[in-house]
Amino acid sequence: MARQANPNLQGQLLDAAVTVFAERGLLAAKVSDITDLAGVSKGAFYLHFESKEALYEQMCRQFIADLTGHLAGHGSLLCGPEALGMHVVDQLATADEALLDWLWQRRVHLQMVLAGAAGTPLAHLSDEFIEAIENSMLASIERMHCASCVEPMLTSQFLAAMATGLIVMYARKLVQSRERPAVTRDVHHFRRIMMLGALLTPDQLDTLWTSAAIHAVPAAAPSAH
Amino acid sequence: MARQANPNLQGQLLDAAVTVFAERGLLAAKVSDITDLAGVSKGAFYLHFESKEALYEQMCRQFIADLTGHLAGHGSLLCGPEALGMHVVDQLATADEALLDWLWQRRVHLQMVLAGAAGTPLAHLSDEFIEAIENSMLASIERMHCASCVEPMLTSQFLAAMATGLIVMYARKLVQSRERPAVTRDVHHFRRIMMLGALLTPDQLDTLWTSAAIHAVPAAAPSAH
DNA sequence: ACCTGAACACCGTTCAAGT
DNA sequence: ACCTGAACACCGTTCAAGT
Repeated sequence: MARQANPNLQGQLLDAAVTVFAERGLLAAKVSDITDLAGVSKGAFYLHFESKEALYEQMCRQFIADLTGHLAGHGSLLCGPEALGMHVVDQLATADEALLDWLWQRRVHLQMVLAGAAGTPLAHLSDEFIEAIENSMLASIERMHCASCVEPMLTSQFLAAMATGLIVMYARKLVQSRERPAVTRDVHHFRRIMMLGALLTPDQLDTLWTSAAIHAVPAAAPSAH
Repeated sequence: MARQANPNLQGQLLDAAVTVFAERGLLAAKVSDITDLAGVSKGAFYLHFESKEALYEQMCRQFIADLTGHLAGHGSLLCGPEALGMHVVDQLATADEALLDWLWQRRVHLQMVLAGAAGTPLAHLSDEFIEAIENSMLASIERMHCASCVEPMLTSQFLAAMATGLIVMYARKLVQSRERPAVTRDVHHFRRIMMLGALLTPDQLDTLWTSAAIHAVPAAAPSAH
């Protein structure tokens, strides 16, 4: 039971907990890791928090709520007056860059929610995190569909999954890298693909790029397996 | 220590283990869950396997090796004679569909590797799984770059991350759904985006789709938060 | 009022004892 | 030769005792 609490110590425990949860996930995080880092006894933990699980849940839900708040303000389609006259694809790119910045600044919390709580009743929290992003993407893309910007054959669900998959791949890299990655170029690439695809020039489609051309090229430097 | 072993029982334990690991991840999986499911005592487990971790590692590495084998044969760019004359984007789409089918048929193992081993020395195994896909994508895209199919501004790393992100998002859905999703349509969507982008018609770019058009549309049905 | 640390329960692992 | 289950260690949680 969380009973009386020295709020100072509670703050130290919160800071210690997010670090330990990020490093190890919920199950492998030891209460003694957290209390050692905060400089108190193991028992003191239970003066401040119901349980290890309850603390993890509280911190993840707060993070997801903060994310939802960010997306409401800087969602994948901009809503403010600065967006007027801005190309929708540029709006998407701007919002993606803002989201990645936001995640970078909170990468310890990001690492915590991605490390996850597999095998516990809180396993769904990582899914909720990803769904928060996907839902924001979905809402924006549905608006674009209604405005007839988007090829009608492409479902909003698919486009939202693609954009979210890219963000999540990127988020995994943010957690691993020590210095802030240069996001701008990749966001620009995403913009180009949304507008024109990934291939060289549309007017050459269906004429050149068959496997005969591909396999005539010597194998690329085998940077992969 | 894995000592002598009734190979029959070993098979039962392997079957039980993948089920329990998929359901709970490495840390939350109890050895007694596995042995109960196989109908033996807890101690018998250690006649067959070094430890719970070692078994998890063995099964994940086998799965990743099988995946690598599949990708070598049906990698994101086809290599066989059937590929001659096939458009490269259709090759990518065909290979993606084959990969998703392969993953669907092994979705218990997929779930096991995604459930993960956070906080243990085996935490990197989920990353290795994703990297196996990313490396295969990267190799194919580099070949396409060498054949000058791809817009040169778009790096292979970015395109591989995008394709992999989509596959991983899809893999998460495979694990959750009970009946095999219809993959073909989504693969077709991916194909269209690679070739022409996601927007309605390239010749309307930079003229219509500013936020003024978007925000004039009544808010879409709020299927998201 | 707040904190400590011994004690308890749970589960991974070991091993002496069964068949 | 193979399996069992009691015993041990580790860690989440509790609580009687300190200050």
